[in-house]
Amino acid sequence: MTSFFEEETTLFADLILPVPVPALFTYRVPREMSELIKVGARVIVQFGQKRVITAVVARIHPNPPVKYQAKYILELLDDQPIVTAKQLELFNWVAEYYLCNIGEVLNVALPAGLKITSQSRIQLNPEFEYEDLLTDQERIVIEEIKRHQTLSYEEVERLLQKSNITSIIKSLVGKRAVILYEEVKERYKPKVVKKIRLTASYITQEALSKLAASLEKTQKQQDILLKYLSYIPVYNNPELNQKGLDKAIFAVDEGISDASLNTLIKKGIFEQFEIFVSRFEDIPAGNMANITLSESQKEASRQIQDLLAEKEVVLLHGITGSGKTEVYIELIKQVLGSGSQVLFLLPEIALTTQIVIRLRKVFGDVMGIYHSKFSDNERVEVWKGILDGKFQFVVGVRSAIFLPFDNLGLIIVDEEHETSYKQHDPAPRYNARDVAVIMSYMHKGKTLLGSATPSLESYYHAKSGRYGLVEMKERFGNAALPTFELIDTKKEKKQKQMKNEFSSVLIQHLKHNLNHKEQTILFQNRRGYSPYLQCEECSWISECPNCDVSLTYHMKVKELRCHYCGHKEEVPRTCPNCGSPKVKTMGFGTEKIEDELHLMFPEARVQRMDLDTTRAKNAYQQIIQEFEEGGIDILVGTQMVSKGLDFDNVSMVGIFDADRIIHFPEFRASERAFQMLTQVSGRAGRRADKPGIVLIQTANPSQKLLERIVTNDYEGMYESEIVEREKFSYPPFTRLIKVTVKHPDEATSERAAKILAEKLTSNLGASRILGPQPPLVERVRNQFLFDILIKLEREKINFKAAKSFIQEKVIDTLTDKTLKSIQVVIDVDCF
DNA sequence: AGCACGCCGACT
DNA sequence: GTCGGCGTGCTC
Repeated sequence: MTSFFEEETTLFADLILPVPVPALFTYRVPREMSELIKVGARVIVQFGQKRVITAVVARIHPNPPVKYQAKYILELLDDQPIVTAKQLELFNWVAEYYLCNIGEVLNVALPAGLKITSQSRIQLNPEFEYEDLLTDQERIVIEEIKRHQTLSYEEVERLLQKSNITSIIKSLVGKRAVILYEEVKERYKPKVVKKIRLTASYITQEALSKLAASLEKTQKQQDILLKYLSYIPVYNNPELNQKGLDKAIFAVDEGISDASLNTLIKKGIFEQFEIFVSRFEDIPAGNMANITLSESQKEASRQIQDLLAEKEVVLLHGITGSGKTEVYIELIKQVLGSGSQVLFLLPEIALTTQIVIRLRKVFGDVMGIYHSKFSDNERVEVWKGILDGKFQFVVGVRSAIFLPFDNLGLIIVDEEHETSYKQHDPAPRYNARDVAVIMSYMHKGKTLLGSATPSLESYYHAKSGRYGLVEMKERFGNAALPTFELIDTKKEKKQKQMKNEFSSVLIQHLKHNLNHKEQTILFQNRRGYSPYLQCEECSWISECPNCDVSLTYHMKVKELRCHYCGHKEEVPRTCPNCGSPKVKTMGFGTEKIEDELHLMFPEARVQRMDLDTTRAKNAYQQIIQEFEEGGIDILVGTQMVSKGLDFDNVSMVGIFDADRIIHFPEFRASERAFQMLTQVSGRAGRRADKPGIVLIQTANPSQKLLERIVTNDYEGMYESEIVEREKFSYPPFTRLIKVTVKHPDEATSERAAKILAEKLTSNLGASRILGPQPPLVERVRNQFLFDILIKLEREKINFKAAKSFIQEKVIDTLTDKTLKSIQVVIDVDCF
């Protein structure tokens, strides 16, 4: 027996793998790593036979697994945790609440730059000599390897113009012609700048004059030295010399060649060194600049602070233009001042705009920005910057909720009603607003939700006293609220006053605005030219071959496109069904509006802003900038125009097809319509001297909801909606879980859904289960969908138990041999 | 998710 | 008879 002290316990680590597997995986920690490994650090492991992936340590313990032999951890990537303990707790919570695997959470949490992927490469086996055994294709591959030393799988694919090369490679391995190996590469590359500075021994005045004299004969070099000294007066300021000059900038500005600088470096007069720089330095930074709050802002700020002392969450309901941002800034300053971190969440599209620039001016370098249009490297920089304390304050989108905070004092969720806080497609299907509340709680911090048109859920919680409620009912700087005009398109149509989609009233106002050099925003929540083509003879309609929707006509690119799966096809000249040439565009989208504006007002500068025109990284910002500088008269757009565009010169907003938004077949339609139309209207007339005008085209101007929008009666909308929600057991009175069954065969899909629904009903009761029914779009990407909606009352039901019951039944159904290869998606708190 | 293994159709 | 299609199951 060895004594306790001599015994070296073998350690094991439970790892989170960024892969959708349901459990943690236990690996063995090599001896030499056992002192260094920490919970939250990344390691590299082999997973399966080939794959090498990055995992995060969740637990370290001495218990060897009983049922299998653990593999060794291959490499330790971090000597300090890169994921904090609080994050691990949060990841667990998200996985449990949203019924997904923790690996899936890790996968969205970690920026790609912190993940490592292996790429299989092949190299020649040096002992290989039986070339005559090779097939022709194999010979081609071997010749190519001889030229390039190694090849990746993709390179072999390209070489042979084949998509499935595994068998060829396997055969080559079998013939001992090649060897496979894994090349692991770390993706994050910090940005490095080369700098130069005067070598330390020349810093005294005496040494310097000697040096200058010694360079008499080489005029150019003396010149360079003097130029350097003109930037950095070394003897007055030796610390400045320590920082040095950017080599490339110095060379360009002073017309010095790189070669001559290198000579001086070789001589030992200058020394070259490298620094890592942040990628965010191009946005102008200020320093806690002072802002002055108006009386109502001060009042709101005071109320929020009072309420936050007793409540976990406060809802700030401030009408558009009431100046919520200043209130936020005030609060952020205070929390930062107390030494805690702050996270400010914004919906995706609002983040590229002025608000970020404004915040940056106030908070400068302590503020990090986390956005989906930033590169991996930039995201890794924010992540690391938070870990080492550089960023105390982060402004970011949905996924910023997963950043490595360890001491959050406050999370602000601006525009909290926004649907983009909810992730739909890959798991975790989380809502960042709701996760924010939990995360604040874990950090013993607070959450501030802000909106001009709060979600019914949040307002309900505020009204019932669970959240604090603060209202701001005046526009900042006394800007007047816009005046509204409802235009009856039915009446105009009857009197033949409509010009395609434009009412005479709208045209009149457009003319006026153009003449007076005032800007207009037109809103149509549909992109493309027209949502479908139809044959006038036989009523044929353009449809997607993979999905159950019509194909949208895009005129600019002359294509029919599916907005669900991305399918594209050519526009038919004649009807594919009957051959008639009378194929017409039906309905209208932003592209058609733009087109008609060009025809009606050829001299007007029209710009379209929708998914199609803002795909490129800076396209969105460019359009906004151009609009701000007055280079655009009329901006036509989808939802995108409803956020963050606060410009003085917009005196009119026009809204098309309000009815389509109001009568969307969904229980949240009224709430959504109110929010959307109010937000768009808020873009009009942000000036004190001149109220803007909002024109709404509708076939039914007497609708109650429109009246509430016009009178800015959020309260009225809330009161009438909440009654409906209670009556039909919808949120906030229930929590909704949507289970979607998918299968390429419609009957199989339906049968599986019915079986699953039955199982659920047995325990939960028929009144809580809706469906199965096909969703609005029944078929997507060639899969037939069936939805089962489960309503769980907030008070009566143990949510956790109900969820695990649902999960259990889903797994039952998935493993049912008679229901082969169905897919099931569970969406907790679905929209 | 990725990857291997295994079982059925169309072809050198 | 093989190649290669993708359905099924596993990965510490």
